[in-house]
Amino acid sequence: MIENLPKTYNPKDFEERIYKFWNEEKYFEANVNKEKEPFTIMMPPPNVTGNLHMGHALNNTIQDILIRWKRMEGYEALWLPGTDHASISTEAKVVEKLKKEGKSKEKLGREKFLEAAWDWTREYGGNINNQLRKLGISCDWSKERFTLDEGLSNAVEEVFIRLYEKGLIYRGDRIINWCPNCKTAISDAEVDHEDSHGHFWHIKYPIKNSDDFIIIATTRPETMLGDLAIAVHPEDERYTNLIGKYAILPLVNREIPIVADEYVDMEFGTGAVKITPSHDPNDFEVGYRHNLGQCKIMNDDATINENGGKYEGLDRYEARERMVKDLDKEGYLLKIEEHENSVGHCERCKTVVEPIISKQWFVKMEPLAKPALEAYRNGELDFIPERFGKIYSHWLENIRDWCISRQLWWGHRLPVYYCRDCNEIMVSKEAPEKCSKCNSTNIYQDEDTLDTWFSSALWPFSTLGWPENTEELEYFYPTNVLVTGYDIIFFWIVRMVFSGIEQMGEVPFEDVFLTGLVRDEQGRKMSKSLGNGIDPLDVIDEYGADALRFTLITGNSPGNDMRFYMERVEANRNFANKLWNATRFVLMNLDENVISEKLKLENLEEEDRWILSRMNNVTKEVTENLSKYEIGIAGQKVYDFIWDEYCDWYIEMVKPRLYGDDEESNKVAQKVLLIVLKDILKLLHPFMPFITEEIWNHLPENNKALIVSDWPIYNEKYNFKESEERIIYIMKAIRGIRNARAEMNIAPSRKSKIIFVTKDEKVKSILEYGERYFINLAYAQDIEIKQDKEQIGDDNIQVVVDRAEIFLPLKDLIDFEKELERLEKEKDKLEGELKRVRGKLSNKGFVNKAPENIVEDERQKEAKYSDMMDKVLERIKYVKENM
RNA sequence: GGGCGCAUAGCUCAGCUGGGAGAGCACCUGCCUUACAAGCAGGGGGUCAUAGGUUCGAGCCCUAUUGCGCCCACCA
Repeated sequence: MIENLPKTYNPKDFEERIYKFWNEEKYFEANVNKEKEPFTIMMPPPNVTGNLHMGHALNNTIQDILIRWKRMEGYEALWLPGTDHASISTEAKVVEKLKKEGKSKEKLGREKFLEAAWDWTREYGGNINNQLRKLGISCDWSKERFTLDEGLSNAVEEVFIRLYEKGLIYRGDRIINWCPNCKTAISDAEVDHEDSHGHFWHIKYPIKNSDDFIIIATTRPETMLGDLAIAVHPEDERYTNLIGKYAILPLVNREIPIVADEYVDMEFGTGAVKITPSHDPNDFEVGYRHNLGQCKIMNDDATINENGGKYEGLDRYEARERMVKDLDKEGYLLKIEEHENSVGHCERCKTVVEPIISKQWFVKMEPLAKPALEAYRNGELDFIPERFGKIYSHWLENIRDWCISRQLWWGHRLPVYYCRDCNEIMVSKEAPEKCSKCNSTNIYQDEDTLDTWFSSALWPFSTLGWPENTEELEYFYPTNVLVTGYDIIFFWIVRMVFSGIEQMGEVPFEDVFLTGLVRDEQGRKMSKSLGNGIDPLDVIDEYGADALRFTLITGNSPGNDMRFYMERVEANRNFANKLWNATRFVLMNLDENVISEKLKLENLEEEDRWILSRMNNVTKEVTENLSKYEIGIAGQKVYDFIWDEYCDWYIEMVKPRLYGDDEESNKVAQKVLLIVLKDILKLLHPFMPFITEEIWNHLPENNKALIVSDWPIYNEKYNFKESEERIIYIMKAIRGIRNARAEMNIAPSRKSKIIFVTKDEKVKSILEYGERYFINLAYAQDIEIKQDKEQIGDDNIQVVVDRAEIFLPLKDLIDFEKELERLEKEKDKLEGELKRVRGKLSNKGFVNKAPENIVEDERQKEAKYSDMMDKVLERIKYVKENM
């Protein structure tokens, strides 16, 4: 007897130790190995100064399941971790910290500021990786990368230069989204639009040299300071006579032309639009077409600048208020309407962004988007679930150029240099000594840094050593699957795809698996400001990482949001405890000498064949589910198999053999218990790595760690269909007996004889074989099988099963009222089934058109149910007569 | 304005290619049976949102409707 597991499952006793063991043995490491096929996942790098939240826990669990499974299947499985410098977010945190110390970014200067940022990164960096370790994730820490480390920075510069030289990166004055709080440009993807109640101000612009006027309607009256024209639709008859004339801009008294442009919607507002080229993307286009020039009226902090005349210095909203008042006073304001419109907010700080003209760097998207779109359309790239492919392609079809320069310091500085003398632009990794055009040495570098997503876009190949043509890159790229939240399709996935295709000539991953959001019990997004976030570390601390992992991946499907319930964690902890105790049972009944013996198939008993057959089929199904990314279904199947079939049935069935005198039978049972347990541990390992490894290490003769053991494979040899049928029949009979006894309130201690009546030879043989099960699992003293029920007395409890009747002679305990109640219920059930089956069979369409095997099944059911019905009715009649 | 998702037991959700409605939790009954009370055995509970349609057959496919949620979009 071997037994050295503690009585209760306590994850704290071993999770840390197991993780250390894996790590020290270098099981997580993957290296170029030509004998094996690679399987690669690049971990979405969390923000370097971030903390682990449920979203990380979810998608890292999924990645870990896939990587562990593939590793066991024999792939060279690389899961590469790392962190992202998160420029805008980290910079904001550092600025805030400095502010508390009474310092400011500007006063400190670039160099000192970056020192502070690195200090901050070193202090909090790493945090999240230690937290991830607690989850048990098996990524290759030796290959960890940081988006700002040397290699990746080199890749960033390389890509920038290549794109620039190809003409795909350009510098220009465009309308960008300006965040007045972060004081930087941000990309379209970084703007959140929210509907808000606003106003629609109708303002009268007088026509020059005339008493006439034209009315415009605007939602942002303060921008009229920058108006350079009024546009009307060329076919709008109301205004044709005004085209070419000039209007006088109220408050400012600037003369502005009235132009015709098809952009204007005649139906909307007054049909006349004020054109502010420097503060609206559409107006910018109109201005360009009509050569209007520019008039920028705001500073970086969204106060009005010197072009705003007397409003200079006012905040944009103060200016708005003042101007509306002034317009009203001077009789220009005609009416104010309520108006719903959507307003852009900075994704990070929630400040209302200001569309504003600015000189920035852009990536020209159209040539890059095309192949990215093509890759999806021709199936090189798949989304799970599929529907996200549509979102992906829709975005690419309507893509606009990507603003990549940021007025921040924390990040990759643009490899761009300017000549002060001739304004020549030079793009190179090293600072040029002199201007390539005029030979001047008066050269300076661009102050801006790149959008964080510019570097993360390169993640799948920059992490493998690109632009060097490394062995790793050759072997591990392209990767197999990307696992991340659906909320970063635009930020990241799209950009990785086109970067991969452009630089590597291949899509960076075959599949994109998108997870939903983890919400709280009330379905709210977990967030810091709401304070409703559940810390994964707290959950691990209380219930263990395995329970948390299992909770996150079961009971939901890919791409759908899920609610997080502690009750479910507890349930899964209980499941772990169940497995733990099942192992204890196996070990305490295991003799040393059984371990080395080979399993002889000819010595197997019915339940052995049944459980081996089931194990075999579950293996097949789980593997299939995993290969289709049906991770939750796979997990559920392993759970059900362990709890329902292995624990509740097999272990119970086998007990008499373990305690009995038949030594050979005992040994076989021990052996099968162990074999199935081992396979169970393997199948469950990707889902619950800690407990399975811990148990595995307590099993005898396991010289290889579970994490690197072989994934079980389906084997036709272990398919025992007939045994499965026989055992299932016995289970049904046992359930019938238990049910009847429970409903009749018969105490478990009260055993009885069980009499089966059947004329079916096959059933008879099953029942004879099943005697010990009935004794052990159905409270039988002994069993008897008869052909004819006339031979037995009448005062029995009767149970009807397929092709047999079961009688429990418990004369003194029979309560006819209750018996009748139970029988009536049985009758109702059968009636329902019969009605359904007969309905189908009497339908000519069904009989003629449905597949033959389906029809045959229904026929057999009809025979079975009507036979059972006869017996129940007979019994009801008898009970009624004897009440 | 366009697109997408969801609606199944009291709650939270599974349900793969259309062929007898499932799980966990909660609830009720009986059990401390020497692996496990973090457990065992049994039970109640669903017109699968509504209305049509396709089909021999629909929770699943099609159309429309209602409710909730999300994403995208330059109508000033």
